[in-house]
Amino acid sequence: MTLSKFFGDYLKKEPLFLNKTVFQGAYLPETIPHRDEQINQIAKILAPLLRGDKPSNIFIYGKTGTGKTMSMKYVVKSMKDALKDNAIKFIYVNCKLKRVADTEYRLMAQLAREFGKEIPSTGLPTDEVYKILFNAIEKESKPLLIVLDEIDQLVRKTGDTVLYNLTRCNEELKNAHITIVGLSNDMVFIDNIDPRAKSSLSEEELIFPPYNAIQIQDILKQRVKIAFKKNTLDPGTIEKCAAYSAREHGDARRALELLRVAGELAERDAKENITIDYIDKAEEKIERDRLLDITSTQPKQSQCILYSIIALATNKKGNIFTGEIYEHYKSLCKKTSLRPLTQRRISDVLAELDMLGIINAKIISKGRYGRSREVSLAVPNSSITNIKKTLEEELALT
DNA sequence: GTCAATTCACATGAAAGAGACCACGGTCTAGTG
DNA sequence: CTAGACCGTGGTCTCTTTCATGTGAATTGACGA
Repeated sequence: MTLSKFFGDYLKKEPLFLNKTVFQGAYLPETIPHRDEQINQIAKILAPLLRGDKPSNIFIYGKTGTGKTMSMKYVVKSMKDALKDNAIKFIYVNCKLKRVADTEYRLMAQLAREFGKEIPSTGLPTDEVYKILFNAIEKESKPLLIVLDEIDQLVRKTGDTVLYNLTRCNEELKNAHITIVGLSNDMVFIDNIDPRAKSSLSEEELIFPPYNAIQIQDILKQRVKIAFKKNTLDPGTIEKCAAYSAREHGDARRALELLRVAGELAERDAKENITIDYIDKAEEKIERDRLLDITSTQPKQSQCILYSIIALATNKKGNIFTGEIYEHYKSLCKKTSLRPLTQRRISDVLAELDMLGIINAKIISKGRYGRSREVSLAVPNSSITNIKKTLEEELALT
């Protein structure tokens, strides 16, 4: 088959997707199923804003994919619609985004940019940015609603002074006020912050429970209607998709991604519809891509450590401990002319790899024989060789 | 046999340093009229 | 005279080192039955 014929066939073939945008994170559906109660609560709390009064700050907790962001955006959009004149300034910031808002400075800079100020990515003192932001807010003299998504990430990295400063800002503003809505995945984090910031931030608290399988099905059905042609999905696919995600922790985002990838795979195979086994294939592909992506974007040192773990795990049965990894890593460094890091650092890197889900690390005490991390690979056997290969390329090993 | 003390091999925390990046202000240089 | 090049200073940010302190159970050893 010639290439031109292939492309010709490709064009002739009808795509499975009618509208792919419904799978994107920014997509905001008409209605948000199973979140009426939460949305109403948020709306009630924030309603005073419409009259220019200062509502309570809100702290919203819920695991990933429970619709926090979406519900919040929905409320904001509705408020905007009701208002018509831009009497309120809304700002949405995702604190997890690397190099955007994951430090105090960057958050302030990002907020100031929303007011049209040019803030360099570095070089300015933080309190200078504070002043710029403060003046900008004062000059706009509008109520300000800031939604801080993944606020736990920010606080974990930079401490709670950010929140404290932001809330304290309110006391000094004359012509405006700031309302903060914090979205968090982590419930315990709120207990570890400065009590003053805490009481100020969590004047109102909301919890988004995980979706159950039935609810995820509803969400999927709603999107599928728009996304695919009729009868593209075999019976049972939605159910399976929902079941997979509900098994985790009711992550709707994951369910949608699963469905999208399944669709893409089926389309690539020139299939007329999406069968159940494409869900499995999609799950596999997502996981494989995720692992490969993580491993190839890690810093050299982490890669080197991961390579050591893989080498040890394939050579030797049983569990691996920090000390062994460090020894192997040091010898590997000699080969690659990498400057070996201290064991202290290795300890942290192992914890990071654990967080990323590439390895399982458990701290165990071997009694008289010390205390250590017990490490094993969290990667399916089928992917190990693949990962190993990419690591060898990255590290320029033979 | 029992029980507290000891001990190992790290984990975990805090603080501080190195090096990259950048803004700002002042000084120097070269081009212009 | 002025625009741009070129410093020095001071700031953030990431990754790392240094120093200090914490930790949980196997082992040890004293003790009494």
